[in-house]
Amino acid sequence: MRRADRLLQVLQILRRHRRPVTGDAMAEELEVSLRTVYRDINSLVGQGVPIRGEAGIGYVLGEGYDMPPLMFTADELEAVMLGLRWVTRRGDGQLSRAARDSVAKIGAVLPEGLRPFLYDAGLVVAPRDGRTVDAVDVAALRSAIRESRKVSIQYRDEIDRYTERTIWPIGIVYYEATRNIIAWCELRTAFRHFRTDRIGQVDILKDRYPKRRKALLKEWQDELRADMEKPDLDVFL
Amino acid sequence: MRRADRLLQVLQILRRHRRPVTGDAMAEELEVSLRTVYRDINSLVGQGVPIRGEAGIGYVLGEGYDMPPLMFTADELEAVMLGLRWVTRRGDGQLSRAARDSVAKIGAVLPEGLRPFLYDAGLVVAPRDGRTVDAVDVAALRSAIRESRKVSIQYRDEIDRYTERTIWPIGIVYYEATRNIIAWCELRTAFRHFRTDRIGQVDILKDRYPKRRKALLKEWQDELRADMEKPDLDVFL
DNA sequence: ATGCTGCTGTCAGATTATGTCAGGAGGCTG
DNA sequence: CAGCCTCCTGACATAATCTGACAGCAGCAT
Repeated sequence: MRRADRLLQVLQILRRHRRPVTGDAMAEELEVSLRTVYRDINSLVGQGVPIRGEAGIGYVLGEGYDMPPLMFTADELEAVMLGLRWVTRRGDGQLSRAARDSVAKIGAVLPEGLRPFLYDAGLVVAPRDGRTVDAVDVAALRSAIRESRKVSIQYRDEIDRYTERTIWPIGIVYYEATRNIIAWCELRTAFRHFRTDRIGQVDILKDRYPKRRKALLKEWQDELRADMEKPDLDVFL
Repeated sequence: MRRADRLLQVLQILRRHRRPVTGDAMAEELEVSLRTVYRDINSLVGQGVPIRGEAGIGYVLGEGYDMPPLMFTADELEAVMLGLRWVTRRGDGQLSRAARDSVAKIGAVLPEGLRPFLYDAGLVVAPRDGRTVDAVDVAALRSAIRESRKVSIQYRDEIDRYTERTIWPIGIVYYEATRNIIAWCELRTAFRHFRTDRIGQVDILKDRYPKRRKALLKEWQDELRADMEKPDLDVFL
């Protein structure tokens, strides 16, 4: 019973990647020949699924597909739970609470039979031993990021020099032990990372920065990619 | 290409009728034998579609199928996304894919206005530099855990001694760089942790272990707590 | 108890699906 | 423009699967 399974899988793959997916990539994931993928796509289109395929690009699932996604699988519930447990441990207080609330909300919409897969998931996250406590209110920074607001910070250098900067925070990178604010730094006119445990005073300004955050994120990623000279590696996202 | 088409059609039929539909009715509509309908249903259920069939009644699409719209706060969406990104990076291949699928599914049932909070979340997870590749099929171990199955493994000690053990896996602890299987070890008659990168051969046995996994998890946690002599600290969960 | 209905097993033959090879067409990049 | 990637289609032999028929068990409603 492979083909029948595959059709639903193809749908899910297309839903998963928001960018175009090449038939070749799907062929590899489904462990099937490219030709077969073409046949499957053709079959789906024949059933009215809006899949757009463009030469040189790949396939995208059209907007208007109203078929709701299948309920979570056991694997997915484990993934969700493990992820939220990790956030519960590693996130700032507010995020940690949000993670726990999310578990409850997801649990609430699950059919009875699936609930154990979420709540009894055997995947747990080890506690962190050396807990770095950052003095900063990371939750406030997150909301500044969401609202594209400029922020004024006091920052301690690697060699203990203090600077005061106005930055445009666009994201946070979570490392194992530390968190870095990704931001455009007005002082350096360049992207910089700021370790949250080296940030002193934080002042969320009322000003919003003039560029779109999404665009800045893309620029930042492009720069990273260029630095690493691994053009096709997805760097952070 | 009939069967593949039929599966999606069966779904549509079930979605159309709210009341139970008999297999016979479907067989007639699909111009196919009753036996085949049963097979199709079985196939769909195998793919996680919640179809309830009751003798004397007919089939109903379980409540779980239409994922109801999920309402989340911005914080919660950031938590979900960060968590799933972490799993995408750190989980085994299958779990990683499940994490991405989950994002897509949650995104699909989110009210329009909320979607950007999920997809444009600025929280990203740093890639792991020293990538420990475990030879083991962690996905298989996860399913053994879900099904409470005994597993026979070949394990390499800290001092390179090899042992063959039958264990009762009850969970996995995710550390920064490694993953440990939590299990009751028949050889030692005690709970042990097994680093996945030290596990050689894995053999999922057909036998299920006699105790309930949830109970074992609790015992294990109690033991840990006792060891640490921090009675009220939540150790892992 | 009776009549539906779901569910499972088995089997042989018909139907489908698959990979491979070959070739065409369209978008993108340099 | 050339070169590359990608979508797309056709053909064919082989392998895999699907299907219907029949038989039998079990749960639900009346």
